[in-house]
Amino acid sequence: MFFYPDFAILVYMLDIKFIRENKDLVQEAARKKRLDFNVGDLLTADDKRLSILKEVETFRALQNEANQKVAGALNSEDRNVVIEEMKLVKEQLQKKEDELKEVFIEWQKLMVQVPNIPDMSVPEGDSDAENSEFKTHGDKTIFDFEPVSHIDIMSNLDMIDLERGTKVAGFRGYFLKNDGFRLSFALWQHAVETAQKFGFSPIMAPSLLRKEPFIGTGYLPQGEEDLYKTQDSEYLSGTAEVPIMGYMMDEVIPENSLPLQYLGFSPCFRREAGSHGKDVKGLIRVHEFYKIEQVVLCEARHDESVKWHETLLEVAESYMESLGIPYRVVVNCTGDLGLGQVKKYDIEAWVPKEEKYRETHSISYFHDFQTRRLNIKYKDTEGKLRFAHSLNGTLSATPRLLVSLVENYQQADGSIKVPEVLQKYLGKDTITKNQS
RNA sequence: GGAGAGGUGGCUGAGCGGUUGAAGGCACUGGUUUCGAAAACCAGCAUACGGGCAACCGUAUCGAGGGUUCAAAUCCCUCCCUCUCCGCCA
Repeated sequence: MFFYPDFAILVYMLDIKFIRENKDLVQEAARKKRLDFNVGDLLTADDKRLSILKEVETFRALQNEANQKVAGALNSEDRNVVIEEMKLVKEQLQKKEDELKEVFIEWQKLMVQVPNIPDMSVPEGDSDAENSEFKTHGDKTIFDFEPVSHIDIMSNLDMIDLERGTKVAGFRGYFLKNDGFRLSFALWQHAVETAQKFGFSPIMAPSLLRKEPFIGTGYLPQGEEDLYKTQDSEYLSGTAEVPIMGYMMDEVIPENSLPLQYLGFSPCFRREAGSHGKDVKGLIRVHEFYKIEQVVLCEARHDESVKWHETLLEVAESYMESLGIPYRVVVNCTGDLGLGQVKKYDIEAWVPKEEKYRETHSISYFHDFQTRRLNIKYKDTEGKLRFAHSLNGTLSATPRLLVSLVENYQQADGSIKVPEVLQKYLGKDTITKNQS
């Protein structure tokens, strides 16, 4: 348990013992993740911390011993002798404690930068350009006409209003109307039903959150730039992963209740601070959207994490398959992993107009990186308290998913065929003009 | 927005300067009892770091930070959080 001064809360990190025993592994992780981090600096700081701590503890032991004497002293003379002695000790102790504090702050600064170790199976690379495709599903849609963009299709069918979106909400603003609205709800409904078959319980989660769950999940302090902040110092979350993980924060999960499978639904807010020139048109990249997110807490075993990681992918794939959207799955390379991520899969959906696969899902696991910081524990079979493992992954992010959906299902006359699984929600098999 | 109350171990809840890592209860573990179980009774039971082969020893932790003191869960200051009442509001 450590004090992180900038945020004034307690933060857990990768275990220092583990780092000491596996310094090469950690250094290698930093290199693979393309992070500028030197384990040697941390270990030097840790040696210093431990040696000063030892001195401080010796003084404190002396002081505690004297306390017993004072308390048990029969006459005030004996008492005064000890008290006078302790006054001298106090001065020395004070000095050492100041030293310790200084070293400790330096140590903490380095500790929060320690990356989690990527899995062996993660390919090495600098950026998302080197993510490795390992699976495709569905053939890229073939049209006997020139396909148009989702913007044209949806504007034409009065499903979207981007001009007024910008007028009212500013850059990247949008309105979803009529069947645009209905299609979104249909996607959500279908997502909930899909996940239910896999045992997930749905939760509507808040997005306006205190900083603690952001620090715990790893979005702060590193990602401050990407978050909206209110005048009351709360932040708007960019994914339900944050509130759902916060849900169990500082708790001990009752015995025999793992794994916990949540399906979080929430509005999501992202500043997109580093991507001003990217995807400036349409629904691919917006500041405000909705997402249904899978979150799992499981026993602290690598094989459990791996098993659940594959399951989250399976759930997302079965969702995409049922929608009939062509997609591929990539393993994200080391340089594209977050500080805490061990491994990540992205699902990318085919976008005909762009003739590109675009990311719609992101599914990752963290081992105990997040639960350590969030202080989420459970009792294992030996009765020992352990940090759980955590995972999360997209199930349905709208409106981004609409882009691929409407473009793949567009028809020559400008109408959109409704995927079979969604027809019951829309009450029709085709979206046409003037039916909105 | 106004006025109060409070933050102590896995949970509940006492303590309000020194013998308190912290009473009591619950939960949990072991034992006695029982054909078995429940109940009852007895015992054990916090976490982290450091040292030791080990029994064990040292240090820290009573929301956070700072201060007073030889000594702080206990006194003072600042901050954070929670609850209750009033007002406003979906």
